[in-house]
Amino acid sequence: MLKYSRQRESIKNFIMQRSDHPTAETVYMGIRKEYPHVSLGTVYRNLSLLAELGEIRKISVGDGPDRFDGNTSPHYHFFCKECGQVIDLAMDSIDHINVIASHRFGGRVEGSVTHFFGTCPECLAKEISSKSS
Amino acid sequence: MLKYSRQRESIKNFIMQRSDHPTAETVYMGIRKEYPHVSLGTVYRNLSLLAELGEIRKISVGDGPDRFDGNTSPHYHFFCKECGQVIDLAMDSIDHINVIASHRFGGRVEGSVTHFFGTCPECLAKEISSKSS
DNA sequence: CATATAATAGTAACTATTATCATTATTGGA
DNA sequence: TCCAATAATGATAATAGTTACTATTATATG
Repeated sequence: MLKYSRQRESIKNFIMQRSDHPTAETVYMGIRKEYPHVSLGTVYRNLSLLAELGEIRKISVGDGPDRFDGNTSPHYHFFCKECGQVIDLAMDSIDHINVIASHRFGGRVEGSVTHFFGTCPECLAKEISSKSS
Repeated sequence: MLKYSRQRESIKNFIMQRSDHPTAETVYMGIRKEYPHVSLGTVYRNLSLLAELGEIRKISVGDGPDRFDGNTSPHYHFFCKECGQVIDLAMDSIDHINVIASHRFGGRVEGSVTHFFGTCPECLAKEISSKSS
C-alpha cells in the first residue's frame, strides 16, 4: 500500500518542471533546497518507484548515470556527443521497426529502444561559426 | 604504438568463437583456463582497446554489465526479458530512421542505437507448451 | 488518538569499471 | 643475440552509480 510523502511529491514536481532529463544527482541537489536533509537513497527510491508507476520515464544511457523524464508521452531522445546534453526529438513514430524486426524472428518482439546521437543544434552552430571565421 | 600480447589474442579469440555476447566477467572466467593469472583489469583494458580498434563491438545494455560481440558487421540485438540472453536479430537495415530523425531537427544526426526486447524463441516455446497443457 | 505500516535519513554494501604502479613482455636496432 | 625503450601486465586501490539495511519518523485508518 502506497503512502504519500512530501519528498516524493517534491521529486516529482522537480522532474515535471524540467525538460533537460536530469540525473538522480541533479534531482538530489535540486530538492535539497526545499528538503536539506533528504537522502540520496530517497531520491533513487522514489525515481524508481515513479518510473514503475509510469509517472515518469527512466532513460538508460550506455555510460554515465541514468536520466529521468517527466514527459511520458512517446518521443525520442538525442544525445549530443559534444556537450553531452540529452534533448527531445520531435519526429514521426518509428514503431514499424518492431514489425521489421519480427519479420523473420521466431520470438515475440514486445518493443524497442532507440537513441539518436550526433551534434545538437547549439553545438552545430558553434562548429559552423568557428569554421567560417 | 601497439604491442602484441598473448592475453589480448586470447581475449579476441574467445570473443570471436562465441555468439552469446559475453560480458567482461565471462571472458575473464573463460581465458583463465589458458592464463590462470590474467587480471580482470587486463580483460577490461583489452576489450575496450579491441572495441576502439573496431575489431569487436561493445553492447551497452540499460542495466547490467556491458557485453561484447565478435561480429562487427551491422546487425541488431534482441534482449529476452525472460532469460536475459542477448541474441542477434537478422533483419533488414533500419538506417532510414536516422533520416526520419533528421527531418525536423536542427542538429546533425550521426547515428542511432536500437535494441529490441521481448520473449526469445526458446522462452516463447516454453510459454506456449505450458499454456497448452 | 492509537495502531499499523510505509517512507525516511543515514550509512554500509554492492556492481561494474577505471586508475595506479611496480614488474614483465615485446619490439626494433646495434 | 643482446640491449634499451616502452607497451602491457597483474595486483590492487579507487571510483561512479546504485541498492540494501535499519532505527526512526510520517502517514493513514479505524
